[in-house]
Amino acid sequence: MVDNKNLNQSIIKAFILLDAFTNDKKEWGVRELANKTGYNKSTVYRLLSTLVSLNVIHQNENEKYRLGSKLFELGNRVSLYQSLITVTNQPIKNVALEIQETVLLGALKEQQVFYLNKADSLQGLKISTSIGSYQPIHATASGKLLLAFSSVNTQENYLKNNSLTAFTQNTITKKNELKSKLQIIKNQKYALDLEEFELGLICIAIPIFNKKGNAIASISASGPSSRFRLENVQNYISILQKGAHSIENSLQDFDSL
Amino acid sequence: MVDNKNLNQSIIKAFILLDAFTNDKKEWGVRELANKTGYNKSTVYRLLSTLVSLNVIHQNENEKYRLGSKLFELGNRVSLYQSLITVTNQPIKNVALEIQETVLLGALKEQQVFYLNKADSLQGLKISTSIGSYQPIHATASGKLLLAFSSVNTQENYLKNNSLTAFTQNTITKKNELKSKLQIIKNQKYALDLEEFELGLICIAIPIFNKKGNAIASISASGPSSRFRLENVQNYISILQKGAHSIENSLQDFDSL
DNA sequence: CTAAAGCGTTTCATTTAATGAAACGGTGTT
DNA sequence: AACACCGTTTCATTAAATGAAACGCTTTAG
Repeated sequence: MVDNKNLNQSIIKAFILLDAFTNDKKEWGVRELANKTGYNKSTVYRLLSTLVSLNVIHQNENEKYRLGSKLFELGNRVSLYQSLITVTNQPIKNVALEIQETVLLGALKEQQVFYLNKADSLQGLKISTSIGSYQPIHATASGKLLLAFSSVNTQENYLKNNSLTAFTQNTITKKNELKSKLQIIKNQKYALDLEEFELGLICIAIPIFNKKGNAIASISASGPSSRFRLENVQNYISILQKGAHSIENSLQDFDSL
Repeated sequence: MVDNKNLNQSIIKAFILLDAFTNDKKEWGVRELANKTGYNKSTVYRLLSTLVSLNVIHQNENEKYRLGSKLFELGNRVSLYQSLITVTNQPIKNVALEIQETVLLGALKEQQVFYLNKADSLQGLKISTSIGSYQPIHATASGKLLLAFSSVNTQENYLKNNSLTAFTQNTITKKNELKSKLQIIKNQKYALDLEEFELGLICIAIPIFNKKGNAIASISASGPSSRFRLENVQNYISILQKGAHSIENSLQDFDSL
């Protein structure tokens, strides 16, 4: 790895700017972005102008900036996920229809859960987790599940290098508690998130195995606690499992992500 | 628009590098990329290192570089297209199954055709046009179709500012010829590309209308001329039209793209 | 109707960072 | 054992990014 001092500062700044454009805040002005990032407004303006000239960012009629088609184009070229997305589109959609909640496909990536694909429920109340986003391992069903099915090395490495931040009063914050929870999850072959990341949000995750028997991804259903009944867990799981098997049958040679 | 001299050169170089990662060439080495772009290999190395540190590019075990998850993440945040893609996934897939050729969803963007979504045929011989890519208006079925259904202003603006480059011996290169062709296309409500962009490649496109009656997108089928029979045009069109109607029914309030 | 405050944009002297040639250390090949 | 090729690092030179202030414009306030 190259020394930190040798990294190109303009590029880093450009991507920090791009990261400010989220689903919750899609549009930014120059001064606004300068305040948010701490960069000089001239710098922000020039960086944005450059990105506009490359179609990485578009400028609205109201002068506000938003993400542009070049990112869409490049995002669609990221080959690692293409086949996995194609293969999972239909199965997770079917699960979402049957389960009537948002369905997400997750994978471990850099000590976090990375969401690869999503099928929205048709319900009015939807969760906002978006494709391509990350969430903490210890506070999510997908995260705990995937960690539970990881190697002992991966687990210990994770526990050593991460502090378990509390997001709600239900978040697991003690490493010993998480460790024994992982054992339970592996035995019961599913994981729950009972408002551990966000109050009012419940989630169930089960593993997707490749032919070598490794859990390479998770399929999960998320919905508001108001709709969730603990006695229906087995029902949710059996629907998710239909989806998981359908995906597993289509999978060819994914070892990991 | 900002003066060209004020654009950030590092960012431009970074995106020129990223653009080298195509579906046909997904992996690059440092020297290889340096040769391709004309940049010094030290520069390429440092740019790549920066992009790796940002997860914009990943490095394989064999030291080769490829596009990374940050682009996937950002690409999925480009909001302009999200709902249109969700709405069209299933219809174009159905069309692809029935028509047995690659189906593309196109829209006009900056005097070019921009492909928003794609459903592959199951045939061995597939076309390589990818989501997010651009093609010239005058040499494609989708381009000619969308231009034909554009306003007179848009048409004349296009004809004024673009020269009609020949890609094959069949490409329309005379502006008067294109102009009269547009009239025909608008009347018959479909457009053909008979090896006008790439030899051996045939394409049929029909419009998708919004509720205001504007053609906001095209749906097209592309395949090798060896499989294509002119007498089947009406059959292709009726299958495409089923897909178009299905999309039109799902569309809510897209005026343009 | 004018003043003030907001915005994106441009300017220009100053500073900081990107640059390229060459060397380095590793791997695989002849 | 010699060579060729790779990604990587070094360091003096050069070129480009930077920030404060001013600009022109639009929107809001008095």
